[in-house]
Amino acid sequence: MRTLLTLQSQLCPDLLSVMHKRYTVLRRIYYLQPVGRRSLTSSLQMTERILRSEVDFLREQGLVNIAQAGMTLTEQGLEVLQKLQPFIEEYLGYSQLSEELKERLNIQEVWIVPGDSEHDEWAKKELARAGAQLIKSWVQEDQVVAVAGGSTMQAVAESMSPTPIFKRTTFVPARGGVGDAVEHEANYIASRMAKNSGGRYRMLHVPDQISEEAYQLLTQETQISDVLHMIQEASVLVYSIGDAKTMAGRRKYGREFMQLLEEKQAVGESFGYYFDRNGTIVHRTKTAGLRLRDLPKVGRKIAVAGGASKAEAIAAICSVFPQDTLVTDEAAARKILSQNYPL
Amino acid sequence: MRTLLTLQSQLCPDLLSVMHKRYTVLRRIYYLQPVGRRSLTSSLQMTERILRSEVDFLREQGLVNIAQAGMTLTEQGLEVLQKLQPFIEEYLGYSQLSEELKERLNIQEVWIVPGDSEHDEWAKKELARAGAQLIKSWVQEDQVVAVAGGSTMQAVAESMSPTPIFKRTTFVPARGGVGDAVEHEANYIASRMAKNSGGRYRMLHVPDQISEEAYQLLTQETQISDVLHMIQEASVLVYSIGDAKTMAGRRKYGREFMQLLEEKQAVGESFGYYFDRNGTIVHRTKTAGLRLRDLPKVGRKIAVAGGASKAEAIAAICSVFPQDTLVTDEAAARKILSQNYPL
DNA sequence: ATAATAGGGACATAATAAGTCCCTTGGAGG
DNA sequence: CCTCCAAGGGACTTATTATGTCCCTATTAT
Repeated sequence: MRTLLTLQSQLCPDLLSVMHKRYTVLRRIYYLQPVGRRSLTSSLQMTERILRSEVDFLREQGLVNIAQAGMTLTEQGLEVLQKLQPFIEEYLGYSQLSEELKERLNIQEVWIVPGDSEHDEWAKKELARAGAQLIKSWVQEDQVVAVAGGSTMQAVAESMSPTPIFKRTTFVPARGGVGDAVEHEANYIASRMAKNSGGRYRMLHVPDQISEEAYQLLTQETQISDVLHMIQEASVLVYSIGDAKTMAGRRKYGREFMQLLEEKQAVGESFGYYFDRNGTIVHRTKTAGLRLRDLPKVGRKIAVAGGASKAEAIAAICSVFPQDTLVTDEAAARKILSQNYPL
Repeated sequence: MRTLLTLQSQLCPDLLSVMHKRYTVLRRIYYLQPVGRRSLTSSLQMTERILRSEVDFLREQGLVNIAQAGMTLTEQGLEVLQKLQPFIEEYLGYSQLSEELKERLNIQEVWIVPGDSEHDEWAKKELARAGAQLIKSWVQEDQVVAVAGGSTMQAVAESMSPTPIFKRTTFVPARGGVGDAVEHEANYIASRMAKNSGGRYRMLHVPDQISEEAYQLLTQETQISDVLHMIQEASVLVYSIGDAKTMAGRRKYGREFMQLLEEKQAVGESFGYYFDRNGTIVHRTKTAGLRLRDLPKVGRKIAVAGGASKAEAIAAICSVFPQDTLVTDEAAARKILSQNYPL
C-alpha cells in the first residue's frame, strides 16, 4: 500500500494533500454532525468559502447529506471515512511524528520519510530525495552550498536534479577528505551534486593529518584559501550524521583511535566532529574547512540521516549546535521518540 | 490496493485523472526519449502549453531530465513509471474494457466498476453508486424517470443522493408489481429513489394476472391512467437485468411457468420481458406500464447489471432493443468479452 | 415572538491555467 | 563552413477557476 502513496506523492503531491483535506472535513462532520457551515469553519480553521466548496463537492459525490438542520455523513461517506483511515494515518503519521520530533529535539523543521533507510534501499532513496528537494527549495541564486561526506550524502547527491537556480550555485565540501572511500568523500560529493544539479563546484585538497607547519603553508595558497573563504561564507550546509558503530567499521584509523572514541563514549560524527551522547565534542578531525564556530553564520543547516541505529547520534547532535532542519526516516524518528536521550 | 484507488476515485476523482495524465506523459517520454516538446504534443494529442506545464512539473519533481537534445527520464522517473504501472493498469483497465464492450455490444456508453457484484457487497455498492451518479448526471428539470424492480435497482435507489434538480423530478415504476418481494418491487424502488434524492414519485397499483376486462376498467381510472401517461413520457429509464437462474429461484410463479421459460431457453428478464440468448422475447408479464414499443421515445435508457452469471443476459438484451448506456462490473464485462454470445 | 443558526445565492476579485507567438541555441547535413 | 531544423525557454494575453465578501430566507429552540 505504501508504494501507491509514495508514488503518488512524487507524481501528484497535491492529490494527497487534497485527499487529506477532504478526509479531515469528512471526519469533522462525522464527529459534529449535524453541523453547520460556520461551526465547521471555525473548527477546521478554514475560510468559509473554501469549506463551502469542499462541502459542495462532497455532496456532489454523495458523501455528505446537507439539510436544513446541518450536514451529516451519508452511509457512503461513513464507509469512505472508515476505509480511508488507515491510509490517511499512514500518510500523516509522519507529519504527527515530525511535530513530536520538532518539540523533542527543539528543531525548526523536520521531514520524515517512510521506512527504514538502513535496511531498505527504497527508503534510503526516499530520504535522499527529500534531502535533495529541500536543498532545491532553499537555495537561491549565487549562494554557496557546503556539503559533508558519507554514504547518505552520496545518495542525496545522486538524487539532485537540475533547476535554473542551480546554474548559479556553487557546491563546496564542508571539510577536506576524512579518509573515507573516494565516493564518500565530501569533495567527490560536492562534484556529483554540481554535476547532477547543473551547478558549479570547488574542491578542497588538504590532506588529513599533516603537520601544523604544512597546514599553515597550504592554507596560504590562493587556490585553497579561496575555497576556504567560500566555505566559511556558505549559505547552506548539508551534512549527515554517522553513528559510532558504523564509524568504527569504516574509518581507516588505527586501534588507538577507536579506543579513544570508545573511552570518551562517542556516539556520532558529523563533518569531522565526534561527539558523545551529551553533545560534547570528544574529538575533531584535523583537516581544513568549516569549523563549529562558523556554523552560526550559515543560513540553513540541513541534516540528513536515517535508520534506527543513528537515533542516538541524531538526538545527540542537537546538543552540539542548534539544528534547524532534519530530514530523517520513520525508523529513526520512532526510535528517538521511544527513548529518553538526554537533552 | 484496489481499496485506495476506489476511495480516491470517490474523494478526489479529478486528481486520479491528473495522475493518469502524468503517467501517460512519463511513459511516452520513456518510449521516445530523447524527445522534443513538439513531437510529444502530437504524439499525446495534447496542446503544447498543457504538455509544457506537465513537463515542467515532472522536471521539478526530478522525474524527467530536460536538456538541449530533448527530454529523458531520470532514474527516479523510470522507477516511478515501473512501480506505478500495475496501479494505472488497474485504474484504467476498466476504461479499456469499456471500449471493447462498447464495440462488442454496440452500446454508446459503458461504465465498469471493479470487482464482482455477485459475490462482493462492496462491488455491488460501487455498481449502484455508478448507476445513481449516472442518473444524476442525466436528469434535467421536470423530467420523469421510470425505474424497474430488482435487488440491483434497490441498491441504486439507496445510493441516490439529493441534488437540486431532483426536486423537480418524478420517479415512476416502469411497470406494475411483478410479484417479487416488496422491497424489490418497482413501486417501492421508485418511492425510495424519490425519498433519497429529494424528488417526487407516483405509484402504479395494477395487480398482475388480472382479467382483460378488469385491466381495461382499471386503466380508465384517472389515478392509474395519469401514471400510465407519465410512464410513457418518461425521459429516462433505469432498469436492471435478471438472469434465468436467479429468476427461477425467486419468482413465485408455478412450475409450468418455469418449464415454459426453460423450453423457450429464456436467459434473462428486464421489466417484465423474458428473452432468450438471441434476444427474442419469449414471454411478457401481463401488467401495465412501459411497453417495448414505447422504448424508442425514451431519451435515455440506463441498464445496471453486474456479476458473471448475468453476462449472457446482458449480452442478449442488446439484441432485444438498442441500448445506449450500460453500467456493469468487471466480472460481467470480462465474461461477456471472453465468450462468443450471438449478436 | 424572536434570536440564533442553518444553507444558499450573487457578485467582485484574485489566482492560476491555458493559448499564442517568438527567440536563441546546438547539432546534423549539405 | 554554412544553413536549416528542431530543441527548450521566455513573455504576454486571455480564459477559467477558486476564493473572498455580503446578504437573504427558512427553520428551530427558547
